[in-house]
Amino acid sequence: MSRGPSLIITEKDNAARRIADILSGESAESERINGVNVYKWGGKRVIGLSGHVVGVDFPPEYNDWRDVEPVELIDAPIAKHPTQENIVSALRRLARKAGNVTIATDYDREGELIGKEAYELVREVNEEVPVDRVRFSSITEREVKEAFDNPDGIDFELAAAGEARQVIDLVWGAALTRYLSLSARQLGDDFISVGRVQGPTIKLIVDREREIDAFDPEDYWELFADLRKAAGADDGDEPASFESQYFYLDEDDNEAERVWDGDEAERVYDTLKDATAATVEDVNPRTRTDAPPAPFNTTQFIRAAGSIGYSAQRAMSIAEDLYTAGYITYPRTDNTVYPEDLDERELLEAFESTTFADDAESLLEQEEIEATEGDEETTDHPPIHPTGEYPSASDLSDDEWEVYELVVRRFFATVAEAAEWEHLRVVAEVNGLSLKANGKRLVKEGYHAVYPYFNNTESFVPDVDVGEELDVTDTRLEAKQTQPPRRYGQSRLIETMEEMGIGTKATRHDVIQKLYDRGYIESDPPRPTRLARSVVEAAEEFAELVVSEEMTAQLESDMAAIADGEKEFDEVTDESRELLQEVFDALMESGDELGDHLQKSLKADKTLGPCPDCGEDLLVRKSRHGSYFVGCDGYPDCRYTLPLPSTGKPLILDETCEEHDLHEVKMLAGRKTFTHGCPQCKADAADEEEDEVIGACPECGDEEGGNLAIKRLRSGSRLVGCTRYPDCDYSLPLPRRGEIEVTDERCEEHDLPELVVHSGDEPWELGCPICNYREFQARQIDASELESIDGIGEKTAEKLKAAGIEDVPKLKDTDPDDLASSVEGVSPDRVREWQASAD
DNA sequence: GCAAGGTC
Repeated sequence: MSRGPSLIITEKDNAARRIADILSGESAESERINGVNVYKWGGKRVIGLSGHVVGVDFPPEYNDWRDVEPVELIDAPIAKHPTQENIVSALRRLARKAGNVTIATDYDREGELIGKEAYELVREVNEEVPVDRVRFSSITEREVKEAFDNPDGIDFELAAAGEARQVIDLVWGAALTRYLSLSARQLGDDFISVGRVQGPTIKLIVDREREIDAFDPEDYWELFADLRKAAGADDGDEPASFESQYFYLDEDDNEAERVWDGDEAERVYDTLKDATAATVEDVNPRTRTDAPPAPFNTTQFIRAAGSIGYSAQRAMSIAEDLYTAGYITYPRTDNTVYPEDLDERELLEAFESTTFADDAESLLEQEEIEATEGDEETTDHPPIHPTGEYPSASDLSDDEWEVYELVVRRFFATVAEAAEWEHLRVVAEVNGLSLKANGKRLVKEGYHAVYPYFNNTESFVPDVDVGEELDVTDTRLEAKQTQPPRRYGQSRLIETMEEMGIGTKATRHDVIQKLYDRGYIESDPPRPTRLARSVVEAAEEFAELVVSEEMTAQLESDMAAIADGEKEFDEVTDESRELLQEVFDALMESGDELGDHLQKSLKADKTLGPCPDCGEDLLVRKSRHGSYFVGCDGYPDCRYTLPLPSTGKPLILDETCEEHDLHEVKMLAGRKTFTHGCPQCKADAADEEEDEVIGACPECGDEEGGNLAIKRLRSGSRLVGCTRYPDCDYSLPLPRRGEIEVTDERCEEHDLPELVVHSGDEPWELGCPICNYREFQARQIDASELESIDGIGEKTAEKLKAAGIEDVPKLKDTDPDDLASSVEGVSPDRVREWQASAD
């Protein structure tokens, strides 16, 4: 019997392509089966999956939430079904003809499970074919070849550990989510979810908020004195003056700066204030080595990107794009140790002819190039680093470039030398009181030279000698209050989740996004809604485990036991089901209380305050068109409404309007976020504001005599509109904020006054509102896609993009002759036509 | 319409 071709299965397309290149010596060709890439050469085929291509779920008869009691899900059957049909059928087609199959999924637990899933799909269509498994830590020639020379078998126990996790997550998550949603009558889009990872994450945020609520600020005082080297002792360029702070020894003999008693603070201040001289008592210089940071894992990458202004979600999305384009390595990794195969010197050399040339060369001049290492070393992917494939600046958007540069510079930092700081601590005495100053100076820049993202501000303290007399030039007494703990920011939250062992490198940022989508958190840094508090309270009462990190810890140890053959899959999942059954026994005994509480919280999250017409609650509601407005809970008996701005998602603030007793509203819209304030005040103000006529309406001025006026709408927005509205709906946008001044200058073309906006410090000229709107539209076109230009269709746009012309501004900046010569079927004249229509 | 884990 003749053997069929060898089939290699990887976890993703990218890995398939690289492995094919390595094993074929770059001779592999790609073809598409069912829209899936397959790489082939000789008698070999490589196909990449897309992670899990099958998923676990209950049978369809369990789909209706109202038909099935949630408790029934605990013992409901669970089956796997394909979730990526095209990949599954491509795999089946290849597997039928295969003479042998090699599983080459990622070298971790989930990879083992994905491999086993592929194995089962293969077995469905081919009972005979031998299947083996290869494991490698990074896709390099040496590792891959070595792995394929020494194939192993699938570790079915490790895969079973992963399956136990799938089952437990599904059963707990689905049963409890449905129970909460049904009890609060929240079906459809607004269901109430809980799960093994969401639960503890919400609790983390809620617990912090509880601490903040319970916080009782305390008054304290701090005292400062400016000291100066005595006249004439000025040395060179350095200032001779520096700030020092009062301190004393507390009961435990520790240095303390905070004075808790107001009278005491006054006494110290009086003594300091009258003093003219201080005597240096102690001078303590110290050198500190500041080691370069470890290589990037996902969490630390997100944190660094966060410090330059990217949300976790955005940072990961950009990293994903950079990875797919081949510029950086796989962005989902826990690993903080570069693999042995990585030749740091070679990678540095790849940057010698780039923007980073100076930094790369200075690093290459070091005698030894040795990378830092973090604590975590894993077998699936290397830490995030640049691949050495260099993008030209025009290949990347500004944001992508900024993130790419961060990854490059982090790699540089990990092979750079340590920095050195010189600390200088000076203690001086004034009339029996102690003052101290801590100076620090960066004496050796080290890795900071190539990695400018860390704060390295110096604080200056001059050289002084013990016994030296210093002038006291100024003294200050500052009244302060202790601050509540700070809310978790997104990156801090992800770091804490990592410490707690919940979620994975690939899911933590998604979980946070999910909490926003489900109405558990709002704003940034995230704060919990009432709903989140109620869900945590309910869980604490009935299902402690689902909001506790213990659930994951227990699961991890059970999974380890399954993987080691100490426990069976059934044993672990059965135990978990029993535990969940106990939770349900208690839940069902508690009656309607839980649902009522959840419903109250849901309403409280939307409540603004009393309706002026009927006294019921005014609520933020969503119209059928998706816009937000304020409506009365007494509807349909009471039809009172107020409009809200059309941009953004409303966030109800703690502050209330004194006049109307309504909460103020903030509109969340990314960079365009603004505070709207009390919607009643806004509406009243608009009603009172007189429209200001500025000229004839270009639409109906001649025929009907309509005029253009500056108007304020009840939603708070402002526009130039026709006085004949609604018969004529001609309008031009105006900024929401600031005073608008109507000047005497008039636009000749449109016979309208030039407008000036006064907001903030600098007034700015808006000009003629029609001209302003035209310019705005032109900018919109600039930023839009190529297809928006007449004469450019989908195919032409694709060709242009392949030639590096991605958007309209780039098209406008290109020389027509150059472009025509590099794109087939395009003449210089055609390019000029496009450019003209883009203007 | 559930979870969490892969990947895009």
